[in-house]
Amino acid sequence: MEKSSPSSKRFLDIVHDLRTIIKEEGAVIGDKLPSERVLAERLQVGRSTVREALRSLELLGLIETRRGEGTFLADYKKHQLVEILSAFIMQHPQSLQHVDATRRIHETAAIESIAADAELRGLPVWQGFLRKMELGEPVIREDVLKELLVAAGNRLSLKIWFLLKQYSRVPTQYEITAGEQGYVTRMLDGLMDGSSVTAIGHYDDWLDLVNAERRGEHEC
Amino acid sequence: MEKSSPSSKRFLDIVHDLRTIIKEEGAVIGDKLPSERVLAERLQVGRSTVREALRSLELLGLIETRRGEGTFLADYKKHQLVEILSAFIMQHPQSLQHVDATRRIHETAAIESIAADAELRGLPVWQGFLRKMELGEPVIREDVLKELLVAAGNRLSLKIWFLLKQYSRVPTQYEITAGEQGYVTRMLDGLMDGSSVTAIGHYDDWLDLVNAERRGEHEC
DNA sequence: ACAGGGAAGTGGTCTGACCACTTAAGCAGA
DNA sequence: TCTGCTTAAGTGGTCAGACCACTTCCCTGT
Repeated sequence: MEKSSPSSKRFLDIVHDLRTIIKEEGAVIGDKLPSERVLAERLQVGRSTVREALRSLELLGLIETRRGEGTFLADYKKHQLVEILSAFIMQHPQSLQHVDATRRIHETAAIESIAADAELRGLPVWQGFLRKMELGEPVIREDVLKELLVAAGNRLSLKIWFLLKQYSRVPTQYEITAGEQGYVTRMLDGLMDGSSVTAIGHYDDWLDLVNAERRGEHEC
Repeated sequence: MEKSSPSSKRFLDIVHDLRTIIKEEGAVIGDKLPSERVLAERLQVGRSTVREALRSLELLGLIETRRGEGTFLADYKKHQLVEILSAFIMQHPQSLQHVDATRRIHETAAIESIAADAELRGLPVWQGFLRKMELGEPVIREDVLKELLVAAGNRLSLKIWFLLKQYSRVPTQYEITAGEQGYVTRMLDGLMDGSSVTAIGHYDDWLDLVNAERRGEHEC
């Protein structure tokens, strides 16, 4: 039971060893790392094992490899990028509430951004949603929100939103109910009028209503 | 220029192919994936290449491998998490501007959140900043912003902010200059008064000034 | 002095061979 | 028949060696 080699995954040890080597040598971003063959000999493992570790680090953006030249230390920041979020989400149960809150932050910012821009608030898509609802055609909550994020034009914000959406407990994948239509309509009207305060106010009311629906159905 | 094989990294293609296979087979979390040898034959590559891709996915938490048993699909959400952000940032040069914009979204949301909460806006830290500036002591821009995010209480937003801050070109790691003090002071005053509009207005002015400083120094 | 070519070094890939481990089928004994 | 053990097959883990493609740089011949 008491294995002397706790990590059954050698390549994970290599990843760790590589980080140690990087630190010991005081390698800076852009510096060249020892070649795969040298690393294999120094760490007393096969070259393929070293490569598995290096490929992992490469996918994380920690290192950069150039055929014929060597392996180089890449922008270290990319690592945190991965680690921070993946370590955070799905960890603390309380964090789900932060996920929802952060998601609303991005949605609100998108509304604000659109309302402030005459060109964006004149987009035909808003009228399209209004007409659809008037005709009684089904409109998915998420579609409206997504169009807001898309129209706002901040692609990073959009990607973060997509990410958060997956973890969110807010049931935005369903249709807009009759009871919500008033809020959504007034939100879009405010948006097209350039009144961000009005739009955001109704957006808040709408989301609160959707959240109330969720809590009402939480037993099934 | 227009190489027909843009990816000089075969193992990255494998990573993509693996995702395709996973989707095609409709594999669910916990399902067993084909063995490395089978994958190698199906994808027409060597087993070591398959392994490099699998090791990367494992480090990302996408898959889980058990010696003697096989490879299993782990929590799928973790993947996107990684991919989205790491693929995005530092890719398109235009994205830096989105990084700054997104950062401001989170800072603004924090201000709004604090101003709306009597307890938060009464925190002694705001008075502390004001006094420091009055006494002529140096105050780092980032410290003020960080306290805003911390006080707002959304830990996810805070982590995202930390992340974005590293990529941001806005020089917030420096001291608040004499010219900025007026904006910061009025921002904090507005914050403590619960007037989010006032606070955000001065925050915007402040950041615009900081950005102007950056642009002014862009040649050196 | 210059330009060309080749050697050395590097990452990229494949092959085949073991090892350690898990599982399950099959066999022997009760 | 049922139980228990042995054994074989399958899997991931690792290694060694061999090529290939590419980059760099030095050396040679003109």
